[in-house]
Amino acid sequence: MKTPSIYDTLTRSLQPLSPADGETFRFYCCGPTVYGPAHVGNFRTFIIQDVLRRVIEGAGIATKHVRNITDVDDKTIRESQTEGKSLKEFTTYWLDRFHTDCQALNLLTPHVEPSAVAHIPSQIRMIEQLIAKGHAYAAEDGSVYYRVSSFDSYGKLSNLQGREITTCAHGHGHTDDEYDRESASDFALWKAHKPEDGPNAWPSPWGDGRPGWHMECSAMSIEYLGETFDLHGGGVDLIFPHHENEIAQSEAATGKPFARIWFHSAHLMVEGQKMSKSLGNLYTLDDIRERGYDAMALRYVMVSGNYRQPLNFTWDSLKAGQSALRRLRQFDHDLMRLAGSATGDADNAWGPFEAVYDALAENLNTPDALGRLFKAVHDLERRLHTNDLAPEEASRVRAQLHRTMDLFGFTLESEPVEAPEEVRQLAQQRWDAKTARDFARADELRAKVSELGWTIRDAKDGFELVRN
RNA sequence: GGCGCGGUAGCCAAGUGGUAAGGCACGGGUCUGCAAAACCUGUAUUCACCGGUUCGAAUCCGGUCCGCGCCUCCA
Repeated sequence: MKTPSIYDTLTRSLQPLSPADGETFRFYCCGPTVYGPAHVGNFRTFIIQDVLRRVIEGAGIATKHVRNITDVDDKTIRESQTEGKSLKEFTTYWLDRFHTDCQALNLLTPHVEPSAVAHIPSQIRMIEQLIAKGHAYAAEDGSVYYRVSSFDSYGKLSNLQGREITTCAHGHGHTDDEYDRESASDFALWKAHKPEDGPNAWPSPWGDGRPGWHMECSAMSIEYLGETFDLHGGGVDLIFPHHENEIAQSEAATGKPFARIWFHSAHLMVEGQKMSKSLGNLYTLDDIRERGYDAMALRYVMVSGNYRQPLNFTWDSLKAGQSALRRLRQFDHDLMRLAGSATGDADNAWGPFEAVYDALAENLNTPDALGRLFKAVHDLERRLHTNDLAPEEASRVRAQLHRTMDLFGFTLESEPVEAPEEVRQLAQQRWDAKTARDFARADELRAKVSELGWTIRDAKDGFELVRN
């Protein structure tokens, strides 16, 4: 089986996804800030990371997947106070909501999901190491900053030279605490307590305060994966400054290389525009369900484009995804019927879907993989309909199909979408008219249901409702 | 200005030197009270534009036009 590979932002080349320790592929993904519902853009990143993990595991490699929860930062602190809730109460609510969404999207649960606020002591220890080695300094107000000039290779990930960073740092509202910095490009490791933080402060050797944003990922990834691990991922926007800063902090503290491979996924656009609150296009999973689509359709959309290119999310693309998925479900259903009680060899091969795995293994080429999947499905459908497929083979192919679906994270059971009561009543009336052979009345009712956005599908002994 | 990603059928999208995958949508057919679903089948002489290299280019080289992202806390 082909060894999977991935494009590495640091070396700008394809790198094999093989574990450095020869056993477990250890990787870290920057997780959500739990201050509101995650939107489709966040999910693009998490779904792509999920497929990456599934491909590595599909290659027979064990993984250790760590994804943090950012539950202490400017936004969580501000919003919790606005709502008059404790930070804990506030972030717990949104974390639960995030987990519910992840489940609906069939995202594998990370092996460790560390909370930033629960790891403040290890962050403090790391800051102390950096100060001791001359890479950080405490300012008069009790904040601690990283001394960027002390780390020679700063900028190696984002391709920025130190000079450009400082000269480009203009037009962004400088806050008061920046006057305490030796250099404008130095960033905060520890932020001294401010009145607007309310009760959210933790003791440290430099006084009460809270960790800077970048610190949690360095401290927690090293704690759970070791000083050097296999891969670190996130959205492209995190390349600079977040991941650049993580490298600077971690490598300065340990003296060892941090992550071996850097994996970044491109952003999601919505209807051709950047997502933003002001445009009102920060869609959530609930928005998608309200429009009658299930979570799997969103997953399909996310893998229909290459992860390194911006993907344009549209309602049309969601509809297309839902239809494509329906076809796969139908194929699975047909195989099941043909297989009956027959059992084929449940070997661990990909069978007719080997090419699908190969496409995914080569830099996670999901669109190519989908093309190969449907090509194989089409061939098998033809054989199935010309009685050229024995039940034993159908059974075996079905098992192989399911293994292949697992690579994408697709579940073939559709999430039922309940039609409104009014629609269901009309549909029932049409069924009654039909069985009474009053076809004029039946057609009239079908048209009404259609106007309300639903299509009636008749089966032998009943009907079902699907979105138009 | 710097760094990065792109411009392939109505829409989405693969293909990085050998003569355009695949999905959705659409047309035709089988089936069906109708319809839907399902299956079969058809649909780009052409890959933003202009030159060049080559027996051969969507793919390589030079130039032009256009879109998008990042450049200090946004996945």
